[in-house]
Amino acid sequence: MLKEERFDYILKKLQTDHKVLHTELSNDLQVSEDTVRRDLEVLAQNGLLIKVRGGAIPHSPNPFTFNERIGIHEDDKKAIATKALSFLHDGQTIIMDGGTSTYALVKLFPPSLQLTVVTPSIPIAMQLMEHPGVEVILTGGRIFKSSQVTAGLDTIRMLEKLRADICFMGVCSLHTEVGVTGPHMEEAAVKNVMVQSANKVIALVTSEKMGTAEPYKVCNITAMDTIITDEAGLALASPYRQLGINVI
Amino acid sequence: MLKEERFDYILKKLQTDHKVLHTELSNDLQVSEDTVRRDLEVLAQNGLLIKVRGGAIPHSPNPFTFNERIGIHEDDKKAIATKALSFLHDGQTIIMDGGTSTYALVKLFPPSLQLTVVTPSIPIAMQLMEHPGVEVILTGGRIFKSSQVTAGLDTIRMLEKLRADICFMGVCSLHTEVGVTGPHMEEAAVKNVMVQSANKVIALVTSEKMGTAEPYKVCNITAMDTIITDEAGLALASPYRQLGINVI
DNA sequence: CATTATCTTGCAACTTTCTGCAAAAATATG
DNA sequence: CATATTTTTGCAGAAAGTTGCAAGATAATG
Repeated sequence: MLKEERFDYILKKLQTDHKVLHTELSNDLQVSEDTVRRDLEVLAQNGLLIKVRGGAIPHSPNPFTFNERIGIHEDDKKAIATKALSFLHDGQTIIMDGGTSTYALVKLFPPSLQLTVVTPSIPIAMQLMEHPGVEVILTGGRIFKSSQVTAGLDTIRMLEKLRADICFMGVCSLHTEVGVTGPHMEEAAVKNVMVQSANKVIALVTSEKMGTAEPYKVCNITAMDTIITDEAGLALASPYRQLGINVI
Repeated sequence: MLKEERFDYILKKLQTDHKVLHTELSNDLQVSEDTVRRDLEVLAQNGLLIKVRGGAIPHSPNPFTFNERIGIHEDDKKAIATKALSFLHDGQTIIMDGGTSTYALVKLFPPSLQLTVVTPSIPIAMQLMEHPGVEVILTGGRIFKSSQVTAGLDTIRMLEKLRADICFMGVCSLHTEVGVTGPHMEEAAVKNVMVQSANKVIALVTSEKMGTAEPYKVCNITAMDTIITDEAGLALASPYRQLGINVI
């Protein structure tokens, strides 16, 4: 049996059962559980399902009703978010980009913090609605369901009129020469305006995204003032430091 | 049974029952109460619910406002929403005002419906993000935490540029002479623009709000084309019918 | 203030996952 | 066609995660 046939079977079963178990698949496909595990690993990496202990569940469109965000790189992101906290002070106006790193950051906001936060991200807006000291401004526009942010002309227009102290940017891909890039044209355009509307740009990026690139350009790497990452070791960080960027 | 299935069950039960108990869940899921407790711990940490002694309650950022109002008069609102459904057809552009009545309506959208929905309401936007056929456009602006809508100049600007087929309006107070009124100036201003930007205005209003008034005026009563209510009896409805408004 | 129910903590049994490795199968090369 | 190389697969032991239990701490209730 070809590996692709197994993939096919797994995805079909997932669609009908809404879950798959290692034990079941091992039996159905007549391969060891290790092979099943490796298959699920591949499928998960291609975003076709979510691996969980004991098997896998479908990729869900809604992170609030489902739990796919639970546990994924959580420690890395929390470490990054903790470092980012020190840049925040009462009275600032902050642009908070969408993404899981920035989401982790707003979850750590101390209750006493007094800020104005402008964001295109619906999860971030929801999170901050509970925060008594934060004024939340949501940029308008069409909602991109996959990333749960607004984007498009209306979003850009609102950001253009803004003057923020800091922009915290959740970065998809970072490369010394190509700069900051993302997978979607419209979201990249929005990020570009964010960069221009803030006095200071801080990128939040997990180390595995450094040195990679995607189709749509956001801005040059020199537009970043600070890069916060989980692994600020010399090898990864020095190319950016040579460009005058603060890497922590 | 996968842990994630338990999470799913707990969240679903929470949505229908508005509470969950350790003892019940332990029985339903066939695991110890300790495991239930640990599950609730995880869900609480991810902001999906609030742990309380003996179980958990839904996560409500604004317990005294929007979320509290969900559930009261639920049957009435569902009846109103069902009537409203017949006005919807594929391809329309709809303005969906904030409020629990309109929220009840979008929850009833059949999966096959193809619409563009413009809304200032974050709960409505979240609900519609899960709907595959609906394009969601969120109006930008400052978030009013009590009602979970955006309002202000940015919101008005986005709505002004719009031409919608129908505006579904969740009405706070309705009076034959005073017209449509609301408790907040900015939200009233937004509603006013919504009325102007739609070809047809349909008010969703529970009967106890008819004949009442609040400080800020939205528009004249004659701006309404149709009023949908749970109690369309002669006594309540006839004053409006005499003004040429369709009451159902 | 005593009683009862609930919560926390540490622990041991158990299950699942990770890691390195070697055999088998598939593919490439001369 | 024989041989070398890569890929795939299964296995075993170590590591990590999950679960239920029990004892002590804490909170609610009359």
